[in-house]
Order: sequence, then C-alpha cells, then structure tokens
Amino acid sequence: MPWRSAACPPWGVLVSEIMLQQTPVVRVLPVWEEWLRRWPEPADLAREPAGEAVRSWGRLGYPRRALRLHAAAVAIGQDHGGQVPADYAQLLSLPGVGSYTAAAVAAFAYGRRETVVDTNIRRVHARLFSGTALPSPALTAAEMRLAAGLLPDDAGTSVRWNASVMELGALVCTARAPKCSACPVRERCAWRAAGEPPPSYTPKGQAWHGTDRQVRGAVMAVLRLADAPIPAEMFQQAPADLGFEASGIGVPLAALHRLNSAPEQLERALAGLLEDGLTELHQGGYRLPG
DNA sequence: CACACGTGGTA
DNA sequence: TTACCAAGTGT
Repeated sequence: MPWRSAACPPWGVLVSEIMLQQTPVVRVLPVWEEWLRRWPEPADLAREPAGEAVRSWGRLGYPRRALRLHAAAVAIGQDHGGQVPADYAQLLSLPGVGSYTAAAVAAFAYGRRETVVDTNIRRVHARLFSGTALPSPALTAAEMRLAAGLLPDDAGTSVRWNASVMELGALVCTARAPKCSACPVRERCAWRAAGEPPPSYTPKGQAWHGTDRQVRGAVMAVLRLADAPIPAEMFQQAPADLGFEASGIGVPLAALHRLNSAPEQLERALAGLLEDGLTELHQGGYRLPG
C-alpha cells in the first residue's frame, strides 16, 4: 500500500490509519489518493471548512472520522508546529486517534517500537496461543501484555513484526475460511492443534435496517450532494413532489424517503447529526458544517 | 463495559 | 436475501 512506502509522509500514514478504521483497504485506496493530492499537509486540510472533509470522505462510512481528522489537522497546526507528532502520548491526544492508531502511526510513520494491536493481530494471537477461533469481544490487558512480550527488541525489526503479523491476519489467518495450508506457523497453532473448534460465542451483528443509523446515513448522503441548505420538510416529502426525483440530489432523497422511517426517527437522526457536529443549521436548513 | 456509529462486499 | 465483517474510537 502507498502508505507503507518510505516516501509516504507521516500525515499520509495518519490519514490512512483513520480511514482504515473499520473500512476495507480497497475502498480506502482511491479516497486516500484524492485526499493526499488535495491536502498534502495537515495545514492544507486545517484551513478548509470541516464540511469539506466530510464531503470528500465520500461513502467510506462513519463520517465522524472525517470530522475528527479535520480536528486533528487543526490541533497539529496549533499544538505541534504543523508536524504529525511522533510520540505515542501526543498522538493519542489527537481527535479520532485511539490506542491502535497512535501506536500504528508512531511505528509505521516514525519507525518507533510500539505494541500495535488491531483486530488482525488479536485474531492471530487468539488462534496461535489461546487456541480459540476468535479473540474476546473486547481488547484485554492480557492481550496487550502478550503482544508486548512478543515484540522484537530492535525498533526496525519491531516495525516489520507489527506489519507482518497484521498482514498474516488480514491475508491468511482471516476471520472466515482461514488459509491454514498457506500459514507459515500452522505447525505451532494451538487452534489447529485443537481441531479448529468453532467460536465459543456468536458475534452479534450490528443492526442496520430500520435503525437511526440507517436514517443518518441516508441524510448524510443527501447533504454530501447538496449545494444549499436542505429544509427539514424536504427530508419528509416524497421526492416526486420536489420536482427532481430522477437526478442529482433526488437519488439520495428518494432513497431516504424509501426508508419510510417514522417522523420521530427522522427527527432523532437529524438531532443526532446536529449534536455530533456532522451537520449545522443555516438559513433554515441543514448543511454540512461550513 | 456495552453500545452507537456507515458502508458495501461476500458467502 | 440475510448476516457477517473490515487496519476502532468515544462515551
């Protein structure tokens, strides 16, 4: 990936890590390219309205990440001299940067020796050492200790270790249908030795259909395409009544209407987006934050 | 600590 | 078609 290139600036690494939070690589790639072309440095993004970040986030999902990345760019300018910090604690203080992202940026952008633990690494460790199909629902202190103990002493080697174990989990030791025959450590895998027992629990899938989240997503799809504030009434009406059902903003508007959500649910979604700062009121309508 | 938070691909 | 899941974070 371009963000693993030695030529990639720390800012590019930070942008990639935020985009990759819960979003597959293939969908991140084109958006990341566009962001780095448009905003080569944190200051370039920081002088834009936050709504521009949200709009150019496109359909990556979890648009609050775009808002936080913009806020991080502002913080980098104000508190870090315009340079992405190399220190774990300083990275962790940035909006949208949690323990995983702070460690990943320190390691992959600056070559620091950090204990990087993501879902891939957790799954590899769970299978290899605990003999379970999946890691526990929540990251535990024991897992962090295990990962810290495994980390090579040499900084350069530790970076490769982190990247390698992550890749092993992403490409071979996958959640579903792992490619054990291609695994370099299959002979010492506790899960395989135990006969590959199924997960002891069934992950509860995230609800989507009929949820506030789905409505929020539909509203955001409208606002990303809107070039003027959208009055609340317009979210309620059938697009056919609006005269532009077949093109442009009419498409997401029609999709929103098809959800057939209760008025109070739409109201809740709009209030939530406002509360999160993903939208703002302007001239009697909703728009992305200017 | 459980829960909310987007989106689209795959089995 | 349904359900899982993808390099998590903030509350």
